[in-house]
Amino acid sequence: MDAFFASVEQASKPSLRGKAVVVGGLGPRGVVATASYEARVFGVHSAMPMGQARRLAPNAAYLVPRFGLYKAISERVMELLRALSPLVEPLSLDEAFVDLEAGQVAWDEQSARLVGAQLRADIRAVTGLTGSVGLAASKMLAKIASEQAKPDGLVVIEPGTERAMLGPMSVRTLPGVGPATGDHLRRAGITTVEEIVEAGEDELVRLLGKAHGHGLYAMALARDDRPVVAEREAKSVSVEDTYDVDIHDRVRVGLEVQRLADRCVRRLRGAGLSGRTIVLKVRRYDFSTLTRSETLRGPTDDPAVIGEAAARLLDSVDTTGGVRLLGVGVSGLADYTQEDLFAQAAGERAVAEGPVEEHAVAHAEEQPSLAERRWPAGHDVRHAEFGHGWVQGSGLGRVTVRFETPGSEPGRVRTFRVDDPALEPADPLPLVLRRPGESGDGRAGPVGAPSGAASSGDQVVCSSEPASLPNS
DNA sequence: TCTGGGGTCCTAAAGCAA
DNA sequence: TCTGTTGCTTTAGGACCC
Repeated sequence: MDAFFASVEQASKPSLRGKAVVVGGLGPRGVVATASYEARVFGVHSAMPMGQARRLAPNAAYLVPRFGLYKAISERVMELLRALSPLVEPLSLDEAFVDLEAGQVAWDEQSARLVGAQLRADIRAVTGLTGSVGLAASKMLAKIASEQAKPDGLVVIEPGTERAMLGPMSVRTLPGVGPATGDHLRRAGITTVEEIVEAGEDELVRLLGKAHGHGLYAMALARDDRPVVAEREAKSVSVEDTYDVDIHDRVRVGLEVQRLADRCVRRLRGAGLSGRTIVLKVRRYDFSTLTRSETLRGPTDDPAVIGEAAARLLDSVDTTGGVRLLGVGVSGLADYTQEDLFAQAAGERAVAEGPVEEHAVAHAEEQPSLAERRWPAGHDVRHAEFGHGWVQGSGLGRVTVRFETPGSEPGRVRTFRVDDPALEPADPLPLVLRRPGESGDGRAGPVGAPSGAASSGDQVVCSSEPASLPNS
């Protein structure tokens, strides 16, 4: 999907169409998740600190991500992909590989083009958004093709043309080459893909180590036979928080670690998993990051056991000077079974405190008073008199709302007190209106979700000849 | 206003067992 | 009994991706 989060926001907010839109964390330490193409013109891009984005594009709209909505839309797109092939490998909410050969929907360039074009039309019809398609004989090449196709395009890399195409491209084009590896190669005088080939495999391994060296050399020769894998099991579950202000108080650090451990356990249990290795992550005031881990005798999903392990790990960390981020994770995962509940020493305490789910419910039921309600920028609201709209901004006891819906003309702005009883949070509206003929099963209908996470599909591999690429 | 959150994979060192 | 080799596991950190 093209500029996915920002595109969703533009589709749901008519007044933002054609405008610079930046989606990301709005706190003092937020970063950009996605910038619309209009915002990219100003130099704003993903992972940039929000402060820098605001300096570059002070007049852009700045919105908080709505993962529930994005996830609902993503699932609709993934459905379209799974109709093409059983082999669909999601990379994120907005990208996936599809093995078209395995789906028997494409066998040559012509048929692949047709499938790709139809898919783009279907994505548009179902979501109202544009997606780009890259078609090639391997995952690496399909990915590169889809990058070239963006925005709103389709690119095919024909077999036999790969080497010539890759040669002059930057090493940074290849998957796995980020800033560090890119620098490393540049210092060795290697900046293009063909220079990797010229350097030779031995030199690559010497520079980058075994796995990376062999892998990168193969990629430079356009050799990539990695299969499209439909279901990948999670290897770890983790949660982390960056704090608006560094935490200095050791007691508070301990409390935050316990909160994170509880959140992590909730996610773990929600996925029906337990794990053996507990990991504590600490980012200090100077951005130095360290992890400490402990492996238990067997997998557990007991909040007391995991909380205590996290607390022990924290004991071994010096936090003087302050802490900017804390995280708790669990790896060495196993399917949750009754046997995993062998409650170890802390079992009784866990029972006394009740299951974590109850903690979660208790939190969810804490209703803030009218005056305490939060109005995150970009979220939907409903006003008793003026109808559906979204939060344009808030502060100083006021909240500014623009009243418009995906199908309306750009709307008017009005300002209210944050405790105005006529104003309440609302669910997102569907981006595409259901046509009269369609049944009410929701398949082409609303994609709104009360809260959630996002995902959508973007890249497409046509591995019509997965393992038969030229060898030299 | 410097630098999110959720992951994956790789490497290297150290301890231990065969 | 001593020594060396090999391989597995645990731990910590780094790079990368979206």
